[in-house]
Amino acid sequence: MSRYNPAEIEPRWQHYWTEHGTFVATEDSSKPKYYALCMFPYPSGSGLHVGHPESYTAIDIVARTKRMQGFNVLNPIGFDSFGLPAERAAQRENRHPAAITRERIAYFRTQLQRLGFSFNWEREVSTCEVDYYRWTQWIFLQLYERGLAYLAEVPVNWCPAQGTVLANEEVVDGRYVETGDPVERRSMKQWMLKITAYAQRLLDDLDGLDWPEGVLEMQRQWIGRSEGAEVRFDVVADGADGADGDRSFVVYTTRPDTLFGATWCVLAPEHPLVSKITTKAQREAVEAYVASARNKSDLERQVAADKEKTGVFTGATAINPVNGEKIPIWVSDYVLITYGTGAIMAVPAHDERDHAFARKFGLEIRPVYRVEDQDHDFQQAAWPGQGIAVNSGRFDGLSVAQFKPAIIAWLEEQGVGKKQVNYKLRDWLFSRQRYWGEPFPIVHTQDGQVHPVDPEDLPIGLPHVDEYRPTADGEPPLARATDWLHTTWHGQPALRETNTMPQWAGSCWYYLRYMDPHNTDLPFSPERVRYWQSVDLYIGGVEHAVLHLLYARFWHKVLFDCGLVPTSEPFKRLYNQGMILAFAYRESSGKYHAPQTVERRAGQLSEFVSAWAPNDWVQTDWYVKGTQIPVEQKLGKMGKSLNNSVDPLEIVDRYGADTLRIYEMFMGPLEQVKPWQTSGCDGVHRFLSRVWRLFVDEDSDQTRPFGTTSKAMRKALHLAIKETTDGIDQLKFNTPVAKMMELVNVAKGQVPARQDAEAFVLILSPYAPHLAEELWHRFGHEASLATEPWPTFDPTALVDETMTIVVQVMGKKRAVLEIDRAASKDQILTAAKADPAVMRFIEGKTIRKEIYVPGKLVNLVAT
RNA sequence: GCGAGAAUGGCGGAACUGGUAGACGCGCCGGACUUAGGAUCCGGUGGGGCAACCCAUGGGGGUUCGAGUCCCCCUUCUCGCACCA
Repeated sequence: MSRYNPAEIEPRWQHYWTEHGTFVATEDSSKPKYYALCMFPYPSGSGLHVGHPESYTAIDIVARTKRMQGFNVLNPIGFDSFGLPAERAAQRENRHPAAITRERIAYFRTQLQRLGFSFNWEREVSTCEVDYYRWTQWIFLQLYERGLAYLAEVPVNWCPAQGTVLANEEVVDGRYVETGDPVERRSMKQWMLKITAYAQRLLDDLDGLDWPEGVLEMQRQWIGRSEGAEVRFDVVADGADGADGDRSFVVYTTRPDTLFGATWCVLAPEHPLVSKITTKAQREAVEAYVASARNKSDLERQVAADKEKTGVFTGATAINPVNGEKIPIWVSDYVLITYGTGAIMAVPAHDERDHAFARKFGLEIRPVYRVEDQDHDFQQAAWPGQGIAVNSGRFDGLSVAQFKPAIIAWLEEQGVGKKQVNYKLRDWLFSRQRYWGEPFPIVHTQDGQVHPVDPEDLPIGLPHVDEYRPTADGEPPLARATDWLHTTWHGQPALRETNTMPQWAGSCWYYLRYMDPHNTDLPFSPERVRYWQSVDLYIGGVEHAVLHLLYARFWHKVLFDCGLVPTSEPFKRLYNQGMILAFAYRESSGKYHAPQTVERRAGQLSEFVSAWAPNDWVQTDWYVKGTQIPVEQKLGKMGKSLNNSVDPLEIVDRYGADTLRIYEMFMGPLEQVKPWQTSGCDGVHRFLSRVWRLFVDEDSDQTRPFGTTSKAMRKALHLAIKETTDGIDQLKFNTPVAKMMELVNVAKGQVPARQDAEAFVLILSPYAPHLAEELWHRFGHEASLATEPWPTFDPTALVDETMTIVVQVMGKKRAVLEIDRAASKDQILTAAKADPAVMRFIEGKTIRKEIYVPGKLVNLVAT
C-alpha cells in the first residue's frame, strides 16, 4: 500500500474493534456515565440512504470524544421493526413479515457496520422480536393496572386504504401522514391510553428540558392548555312545540367575561342533546344537517370550513344565566364534540368564528366591551382583545383581567358554573387492526368482561396466519388464527384481543431496554437504570417533535410513577438534525434521471418547458450524460419518487467511510436542511489523503520520521483542539473540520513533531476513526486510541509575538499594522497616524476621537 | 390566519460578548507534472475600476466612532398548527 487506501484500512480497524470489544459498555465502571442516543431506524426495504448517517455520525463523534474524556459511554443501536410497510410487503411477496424484516435489518446492519460507528452492537434490540415485545406487553399491563388503558366506543380516524384506525397525531389535513390516504370519521370500540391524565405534567416538565425551543413549543401547542369556565345553560321547557324540555347543557368558554354578549348557543352535531331538544318544525332540517356532518370525512369538513360556516337552528332556546335572556340554540359543525363540552355560547362581538356565523345567519352582534379603537365597527369585525366592560350589568367598567375572576366567582356562587382548565390533547388511540404489531395481553370472556393476561403468561406471541388481511366479517387479521384466538381464562373459555399495538409502542421505551437488553426477568433491572439514569443526548429528526417524543415522555412518567425508573423525563437534551436533501433531475417529459447519470455543461444553455410548472420555461446547463437531453435541476427530499437517493455504501466504496462521515459533518450545521452533493466528498477525501501523505511516504509505504515543532504548527493545532473540544458541547461539527484542514495546510507537507502529530490524530479520531487508528498504530502504539486522553487546549500556543491592528478612519478600514505585542496604546496610535494610507484620510482634518480596542483595532474620528 | 425559524459569492457555508465580511471546502480559471487521469501539486477567484479607491451580508429606516451581528418597518422562503370556544 502506498496511497491512502480506506478500502484496506477501514475493514481492518472495524475488525479490530469488534474483536477487542473496544466499545462494549459495562455498568461496573467507576467512571461517570454518558448516554448518547440516536433515534433508531425503521428498517425499510430501500436500506439506509445518505441522510441517515448524519445523526449517527454526530452521535458517534460525541460518543468517541466522551470516551476519550473519561466517560463510560453507552451508544446503542437497534431497530424499530414493527409497522405497516413490512406488513404490506408481506402481502405483496407472500412471505412472513418477520422474515422480510430480519432480512432488511441484516442489510441495515451491514451498512451501519461499514461506516465504523462505535455502537454497542452487543446491546442491539429489535422491537418485533418476542424477547423485546413481551416487555412492551408487560409495560402495557402496568398501564392497564393503573387504569390508564381502557376500551371505549370513540369517534376514530378510520383509514379505508390502510384498513385501520389512526391516532389523531397521525392525521394531518384529513389524511394519513405516512401515505396521504384520506381518513374518515367513524365510531368504533378501541383501546385508548389515558395520556390526558398526564397533560399537566407533560406540559410542566417541558420547562426543565434542554430541547430546541421549536420542539418545546410544538409540544406545548399540542397539549394546548387553556383556562376558562364551564357554564350551565338551561333549555327553555316548551312542550307545546314538541321539544322535550327541562334540560340543560354546559358550555366551555375561555371568555366567561363576555357572557353578557352571548346571543345564541351552538351544540356540536354529535351532541347527545341535539335530538332531544329539536322542535318538530326544525327536526327535518336538523336531522339532515347532523347526518351530513356525520358522513363527511375530516378532510371534507376542513375544506368546507375554509369557505363558510354552516348550521341549523334547533328551534329550542336557552336561558343565559347572567341575565335570564332567552337565546336560540343552533347546531353547527364548527363546534367540535371532542373538545371542551361540545357546546359553546356564541359571542359574535368578541370572537371571530362566532362573528362569521352571525353574519351568515343574521344573528345579533352585541358588544360588551368598549374598545381602544373608537372607530371599531362591530358589525364588520369581532374584537377579541382588551377593553372596558359595558352592557354587563354590575360588571360594567371592569377590564378583561378583572372581569374574569369576578364572573367566575359569581357563577360558582350561583351554582351555574365553575373555573375549568381544558387541554387540546386527547387520549391516545392505541389499537390498530393490523397483524404486524404487539398483540395485546388481553382476553375477553363470554360474559363480555375484559381481563389482563397474568404477567407470568407473557409473552403473547404473534400467531401464524394464512393471510395478513382482515377477515370476511371485518375482524383484524389476528382473528384468522383460530387456535390462538380461542383460549381460556382461569378455566373459562375466552377470546384473545385481536387488535395490535401501534408502531409507537416499541419506541416508547427502547432507550430503557438498551440499559439491560438481555434481561429475561424484567424489562430492565433497577440497578442498571440507576446507573444509566436517562439519555444525556438524543439526536433525531424534527418529524418526531410531537408523536414519538410525547408518547415516550408519557410512558416514562408512568414508569416513574410505578417506581421503575428514577427520573421523570427520559431525554435530558434533545437535538434535531436537519434533513439532507438531494438534487433531482427531470427532463421535459417528466422523467427523473439519477444524479450520477447527468452532467453539467458549463455555458451550454438549453431552454424547455418545465415539467413542474407547465407555464414556466427553464434554462439549464444540465444534460443526461452522453446525450443532448437537457434536464432541469431541483432540490428535493431524497427518495424513490425523485430518483435521487444516494446509498452510503456507494460513497464508502468510492471514498471510504471516513470521508463520508466527515463530509456529512462538513456540509453545514447539524440542525440545518442541506443539499447533498457527492462532489463535495472530493474535498474531504483530498484532505484525508493529505493527512495520510503527511505521515506516510507513498513510495516506500514507510511512516515518515517526526519533525520538530514550530510556532505556526502549535498555533494551528491548538486552534483545532479548541474548536473540536467546544464543538462537542455545542454540537457544532462543521467548523472543527475546517480548523483541522487549516492545520494540514499549515503543515505544508512538513511532518510535525511527535507530540503535535499525536494530538492531531487524537482530535481527528472521532471524525475519521479508521485513519486515525491506522496512524496511531504506525506511530508505534499497540492499543486502540479509543480511550487515550483527549488533548488539552493550551491558550498560550495562540499568543504571537506581534499583533495585527486594523486601523480605521471614520469606521472604514484604511490600514493593517503588524506591531509588537508589547506596544503601548500611544505607540500604536502614533504608528497608526504615521501610516501613509491613513495619513491620506486624516490630512487637513482634526482628530476628534481616537478609539482603541486593545490588540484589535484603532478607529480615528476625523472631520 | 396564528406560532417558530431563516435570508451572506456561481454553490455548501465561516465570522467569539458589535470591531479586518466571505474562514474551510466545492465549482470555475490559469499553470506544473503527465501516454492518460474523477490522480497530485502551485497560483487566482464577491462586483466595479488601469489605479487610488468605490460598492457589497433580502429591501428601507435608526442607534453607534464602528452593524452580517442591536432596534423599528417591509419582502421572500422553510417548518409547525389550523374552526380547540
